[in-house]
Amino acid sequence: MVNYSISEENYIKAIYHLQGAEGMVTTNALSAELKTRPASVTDMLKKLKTKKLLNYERYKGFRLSADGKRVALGIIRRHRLWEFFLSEKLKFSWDEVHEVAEELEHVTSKKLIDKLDEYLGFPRVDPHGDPIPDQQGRIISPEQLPITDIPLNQPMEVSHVANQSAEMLDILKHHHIAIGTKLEVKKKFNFDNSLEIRAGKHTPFTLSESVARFIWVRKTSKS
Amino acid sequence: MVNYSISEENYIKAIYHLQGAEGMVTTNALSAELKTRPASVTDMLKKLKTKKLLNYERYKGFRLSADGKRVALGIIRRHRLWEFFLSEKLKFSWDEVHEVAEELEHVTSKKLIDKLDEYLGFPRVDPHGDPIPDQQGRIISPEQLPITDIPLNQPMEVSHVANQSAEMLDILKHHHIAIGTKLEVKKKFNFDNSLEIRAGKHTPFTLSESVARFIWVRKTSKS
DNA sequence: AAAATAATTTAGTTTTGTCTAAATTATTTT
DNA sequence: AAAATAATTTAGACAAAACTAAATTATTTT
Repeated sequence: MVNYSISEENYIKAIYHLQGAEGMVTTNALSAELKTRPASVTDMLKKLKTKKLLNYERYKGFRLSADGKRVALGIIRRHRLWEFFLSEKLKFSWDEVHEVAEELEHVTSKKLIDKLDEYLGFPRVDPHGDPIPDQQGRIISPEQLPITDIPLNQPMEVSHVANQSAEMLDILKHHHIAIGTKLEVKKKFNFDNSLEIRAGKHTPFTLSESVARFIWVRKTSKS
Repeated sequence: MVNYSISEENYIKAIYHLQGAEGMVTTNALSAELKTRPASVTDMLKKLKTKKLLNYERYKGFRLSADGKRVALGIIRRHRLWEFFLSEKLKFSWDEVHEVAEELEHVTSKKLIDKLDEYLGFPRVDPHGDPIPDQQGRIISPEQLPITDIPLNQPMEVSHVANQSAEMLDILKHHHIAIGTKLEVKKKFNFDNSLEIRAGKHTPFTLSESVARFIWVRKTSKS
């Protein structure tokens, strides 16, 4: 098991997040994501290519190799386990965990991470609802979709929020929405695609499409 | 609150450990401690001097300034809290905690450390019996001394072991000695300064001076 | 107190990861 | 399909933290 520098790890993680199921990642996109100049990105791409973590041809874009993906999932596992720890055990609020986990994720002792996993009870998802890869890098992700895309009056639960800004957190707190909150969409307004939501026993409220599209749900286990 | 690089932190911590109550630290001693060439050490000393963490004049030796000590105590606080966490919560064995804590100590979020401290119940000493500085960098260290230096038949408890090698751990396990173990020195053999020890209700046993001098005790709170 | 030895510093390189400016390749517009 | 624009890479430089070899200062021996 080779070790990678903090910088290399940050590149690998960023590439993983940028590349979807298919399609190439571009130098400029990665440059923007990392807030690093494109020229510097090119240098690191060459390095990661020689380490066989990347399929890369100049001027053509790139994607992680199988090895690269494996490394990325290891980093993401560490990140999300620490987020869970910070939230669950140290009572950090939702929007504070990411920044600290960015540092903790680079401590690479495998034993540390596996013992932490055990201590936390092998959690499946982090505080944002993102799945935590297991030792083998496997991700179990239940089918989920944004509330803009679900049928009316179907009992769902919030599984994931795809925007972790303080502003979003503020809105969610105001409406008592958190991971696991049970809710139904009562009405869709075609004028602006806003939604009327009923969450738990609270008074129904309206969400704009620009907010709603970040809130993902899955079928509720027990309604 | 300024931040320091991992390298700078490692230098500061090493200097803190080398400098006693008084006397100068030498370039060569620090070079040996850090396994870094003396020339490299000189470079860093100049840097730490300009940052006012060090009282240093070339060819004369050096000590931490008041600021330097404050920084050192912060690093040691982080290190020992993580050691406590690894041992107490993740069930790492005594001799495994140091290496992992060496990495975790460089994560500098103050909020993380203070919340961790609270979560752990504000422990006073780490798994080796070394005191943990509080938020203000204060150390409460009860008077303790090696068992080679205590009177006979005085009930004491193990407070600290000044050697964390696997070999030492082996000996201690064999005799059922751990931090907190109650013991008395029953006899001193002047021939080789070996000691006869009775620990708890076990059969008394003999320790050589070379082992005994690493085992530190304090007066037992409730005998 | 001079010579020998040891400790420390200086000078000049190296590696990693970043940068700017210029050159090259790809894409879009007219 | 040129020309213009955008994206990407190359070339050269820099800062941090390490190194080796040589020079300097301090200490110990004789």
